[in-house]
Amino acid sequence: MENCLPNRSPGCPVEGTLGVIGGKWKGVVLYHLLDGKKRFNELRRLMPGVTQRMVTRQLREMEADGLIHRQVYAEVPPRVEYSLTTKGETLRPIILALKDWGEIHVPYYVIKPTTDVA
Amino acid sequence: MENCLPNRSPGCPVEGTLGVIGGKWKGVVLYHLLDGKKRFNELRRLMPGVTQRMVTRQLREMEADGLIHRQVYAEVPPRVEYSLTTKGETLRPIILALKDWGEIHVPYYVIKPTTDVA
DNA sequence: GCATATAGTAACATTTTGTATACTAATGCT
DNA sequence: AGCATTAGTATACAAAATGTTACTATATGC
Repeated sequence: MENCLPNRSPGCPVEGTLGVIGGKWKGVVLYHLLDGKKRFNELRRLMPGVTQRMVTRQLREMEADGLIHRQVYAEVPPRVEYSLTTKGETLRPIILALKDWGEIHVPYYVIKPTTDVA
Repeated sequence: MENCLPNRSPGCPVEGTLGVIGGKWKGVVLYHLLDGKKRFNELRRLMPGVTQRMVTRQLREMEADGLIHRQVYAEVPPRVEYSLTTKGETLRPIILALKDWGEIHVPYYVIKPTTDVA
């Protein structure tokens, strides 16, 4: 165990990356943000199987990690826009790789959505 | 919510992929298998922060998903070798993308391991 | 006056993951 | 005889992640 770290550092670069985008829905949020900023409920509608609480949490964690930007407008009803930061943009190759693999290997869309996504 | 699926199908290709490799340590296991087959305890030593139980679980799930092959040799002491299947090999671009990003954006190795990994 | 929309929060339940320990069975080493 | 090794399983419990449901405030539309 010479390559074991005493503290909580990741043991390999893959583990390090997953420490940042390993959350259950982070990849999906990032995917939807790839084509531009989105409002909160807009993201929710894009991820119908995910609860509001989870969308919020994943967004907050990624904001804390500097991956996304949260822009609040002092309006009523409230308006909040989420977008990728420069750092978040660097994840694009990963997200696209996840997308490409899923399109080929995971059977999913039975119902074709009318609105095209990302 | 027109693009909402009634069943538990993933809502987008990224979600589909994460359903397969989204386990906490699956990416790390796959990373270590990228450079060839590994015995069980060999994998454990490569992932010092992960318990035996978790390594076993992630391997079993990925075996069930057809990503890795489990070769048991009827020997004593037992020998079990894990390797990527053809399907598992198709994940290589994703894992490498995760690795590349981690190497650039996540500070990790303080101690340089003597044995090179992957 | 009531429902709708927005972007959440609070409390609680469930699931997943982590920790720790004990156990297996055959062989080699001492 | 006793210990180590291999690749696990079993059990119990703790902690973390995620899911469920209800609720907020304020403005607009009906």
